[in-house]
Amino acid sequence: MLKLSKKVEYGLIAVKHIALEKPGETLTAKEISQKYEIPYELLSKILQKLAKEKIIASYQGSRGGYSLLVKPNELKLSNIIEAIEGPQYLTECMDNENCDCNKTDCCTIKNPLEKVQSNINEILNKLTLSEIM
Amino acid sequence: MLKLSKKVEYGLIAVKHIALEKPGETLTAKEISQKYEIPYELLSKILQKLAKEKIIASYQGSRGGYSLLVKPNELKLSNIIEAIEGPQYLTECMDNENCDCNKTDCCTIKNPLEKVQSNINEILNKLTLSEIM
DNA sequence: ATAAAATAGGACTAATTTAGTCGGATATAA
DNA sequence: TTATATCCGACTAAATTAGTCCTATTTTAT
Repeated sequence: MLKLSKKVEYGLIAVKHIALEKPGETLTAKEISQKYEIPYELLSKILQKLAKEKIIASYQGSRGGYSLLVKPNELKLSNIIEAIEGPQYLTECMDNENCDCNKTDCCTIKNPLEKVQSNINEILNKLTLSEIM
Repeated sequence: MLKLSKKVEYGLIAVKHIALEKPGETLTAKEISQKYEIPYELLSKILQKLAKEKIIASYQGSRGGYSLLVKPNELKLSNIIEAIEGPQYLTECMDNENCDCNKTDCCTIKNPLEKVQSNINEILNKLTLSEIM
């Protein structure tokens, strides 16, 4: 329920690993997947998503790979999570424009839960990659 | 991923509703399930769990039902969540004594994530039922 | 040129978790 | 003794998450 997905776990491990590399060096999905025993195809897709969001740089072709694009102390946990899993909401309705929770009296908790939501967001926006290294 | 389960949503709605009742009065699972269109059997089990953890009082038999046992400003969100879903951990390993993440170098993120974990715990321990009413 | 090694990405399957249902036991008030 | 509750285990269905397969494209080195 309040658990990170494997994808996010793998993504964090990978980003952390990439961040420890010398500047200018790249790492391949294969290398990382072998070192941490992460399924190669799965890790590949995660890295592709991180690349799409410009968190890491990707270099195609032979001798290609990935390197970090954002400074560890500027890379928020929320950026990584959102790149991999999209925006996160505590309830369905918070993610849904045509939610009628507020019109009807069926859902009395949506609005109050926004407090919890914003607290969690704050944590994930405040903590950076530096803090988990 | 970081979403509340339906059970917890239903539980929060129900506890909030029960809390609004006059002291001494009880509400039945049936009444609550009808008002909020929550599946009756599902809600029943949720209320049973809350009763087991002494969050609400249960009265069996005809004219039975439930009433609140803990004052709203003393009832933490974490209590409700834990009663319904058990203890929550951001990763598998945090819930697991014989996790070897720390012995091997396979999981480099478990320890750092404890920070995130304790921040989330803090929120859920701090917020009470009063805050969502 | 061509082969090798890498990323890119869609479609699919398997596994796990979450949501919901069913059936029966027990308790209590009228 | 009947009606109306809670209690609770076992089961099924639905949804989400995890993992796999296959093919295309890009780039470097020979």
